[in-house]
Amino acid sequence: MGISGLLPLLEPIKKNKHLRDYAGMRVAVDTYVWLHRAAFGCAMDLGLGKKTTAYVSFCMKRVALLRQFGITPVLVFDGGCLPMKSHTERERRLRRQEAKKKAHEELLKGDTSKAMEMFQQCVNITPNMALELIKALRKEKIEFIVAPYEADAQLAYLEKIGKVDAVLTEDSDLLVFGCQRVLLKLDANGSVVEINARDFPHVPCMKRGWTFAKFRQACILSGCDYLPSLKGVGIKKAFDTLNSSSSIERTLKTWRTFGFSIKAPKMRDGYETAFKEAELTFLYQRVYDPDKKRLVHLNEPILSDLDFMEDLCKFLGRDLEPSVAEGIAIGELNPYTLRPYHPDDDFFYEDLDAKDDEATRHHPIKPTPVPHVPKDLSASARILQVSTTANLTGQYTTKSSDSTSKFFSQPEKPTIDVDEHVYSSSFPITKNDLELKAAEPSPIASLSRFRSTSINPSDDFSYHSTVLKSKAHAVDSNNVSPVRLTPVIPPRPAMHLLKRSVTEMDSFSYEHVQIRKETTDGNKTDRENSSPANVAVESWVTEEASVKIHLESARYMEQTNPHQHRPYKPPAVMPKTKAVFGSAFNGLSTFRSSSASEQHVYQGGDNSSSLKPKKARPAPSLPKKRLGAGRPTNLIPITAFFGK
DNA sequence: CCGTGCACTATAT
DNA sequence: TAGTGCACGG
Ligand SMILES: [Mn+2]
Repeated sequence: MGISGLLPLLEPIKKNKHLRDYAGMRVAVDTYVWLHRAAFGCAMDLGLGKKTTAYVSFCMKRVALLRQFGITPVLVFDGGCLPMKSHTERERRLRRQEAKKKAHEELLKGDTSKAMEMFQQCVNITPNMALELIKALRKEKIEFIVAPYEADAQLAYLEKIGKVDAVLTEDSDLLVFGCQRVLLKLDANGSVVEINARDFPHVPCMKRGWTFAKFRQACILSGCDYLPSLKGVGIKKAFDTLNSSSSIERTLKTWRTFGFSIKAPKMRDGYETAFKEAELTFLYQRVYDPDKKRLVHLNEPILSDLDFMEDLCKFLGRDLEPSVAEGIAIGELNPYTLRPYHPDDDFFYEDLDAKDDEATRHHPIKPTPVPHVPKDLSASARILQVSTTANLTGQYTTKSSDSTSKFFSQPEKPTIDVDEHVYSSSFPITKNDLELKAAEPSPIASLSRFRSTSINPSDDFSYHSTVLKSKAHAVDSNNVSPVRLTPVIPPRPAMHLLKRSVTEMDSFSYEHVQIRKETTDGNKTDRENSSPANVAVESWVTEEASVKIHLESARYMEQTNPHQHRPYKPPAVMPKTKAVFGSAFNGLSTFRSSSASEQHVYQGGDNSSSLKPKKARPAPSLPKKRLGAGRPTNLIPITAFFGK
């Protein structure tokens, strides 16, 4: 949406420019715009689920265009969606699904061009598509950042802290987020339109006494993504209103109180509150700071606003533990799942809202292609993951290069024990092949959708991340309920230590978490993590089975920031299920002391950011003494071992 | 006349 | 996302 009518309003200050005018500058790019356009070219393939990366080349052409004129591009990707926008997201999703249906109908009729048109209308940019582009960017050593939430705020922040000189987008919202130089309407020749916020005073309707806050309020009043406008209020009335108003609060109060006697827009219930929230969202949405390597607010909250900011995660995005935030930013973690990217994730988040939607809940739509399942199942052991509630009935299909088979999952009792899972008839995995490795509260459980998702109704956590070891790898395609099997650990040659699952459900925090990563070729890396937010110990993952991770110790947070931390409660014991825990997994179900022989000396951090210029980061120190005897009493030794 | 609100369109090769 | 054109109401 953006702010409709804002760009025409700013017409007087728009300047026609060319990319060469920005030679030597760094420009942040709202990459979604490019991806969306690029996807048009291969909409058919995307809609049919064929593998294409045609959209990557369009984007890379644009990258080349910027570089041709001496510009250093920094591509910024959208991250997870803010819960408050999920309504909008769902509407779009439903539209796309309708368009897709029509497209298939047209295809059956034989009207290819009509089908194309419909496919174009349902193009959706998935995190994995973004990842394809990211891979290309890495090869070309182009800088990029994946925003934790909206790219808009991230773009504005990069300009604010001086990482870039201008922002390239098609979205008028960028101005409301406080961008100074916004570049719009780039064409293939390099022509652009610049709108510079310092020219605002030259806009007729912002002549006298306008502050940026006033501008932002006018935009919100006219209707924005976070708050639809009052009936009859558009861009003109919004700006007129602020021109003759001492403060928006007063004006709104007047409208509400005397609305019946004077001609004024009819106020909706809760409009004032919603207005304030919209304001706070434009001001303080969470973004990633590439230097601090953690989430920060777009602007430093002023004291009077802090009062309003409790419990505003819906609008600002919830805080993420630094290493998760970093993982997202550098393209290692999917911003929706907070886990390493995996092809299945696209279906996963497509299904997120379907879960809330009665209509789709009972009419599962999708035949989901499932990744390769090797013929010889014993050949490749994979870790599987189960999320479950009641009623598991569904069909999933697996495809391998030479055969296609269908599998049926069996109805599940509302209350079940994990090791009673049976994955069906012809499916070659029996319950004996599944070994429960660990279960943890879902990182997305706190987004409310999965709150009720649990194996036992009495459990107050979800088994989204219940980890099973199996000899194959499968996905519950309909995923209407519940059981969903996705690989936790996609094998990749690169070694990364990734952390995920920071949930609001965690009742504890750590100040220091020391981790050692050890690979088969004998490399060891230690890293100390000072995490201000919640940390779930059992949530460390590694991408390679051959990498051992030792969580050396952790110290509970002592000082408590009411906005970020909650008072310490002892960590919950692992879920009580009848499941069998793997022997290699002892460290997860209960904390136990690490022995001296398991301690290693720090050899260097492995932090890297795609964003340059890099700042040399002081190597984190791991004082050995802290690990040995005489450690502080609040230091809890932990050993966790992942791997085969 | 002006402004709003809606339906409809384009975005790539 | 944006732009267009058109009907409506003040
Ligand atoms: Mn926007």
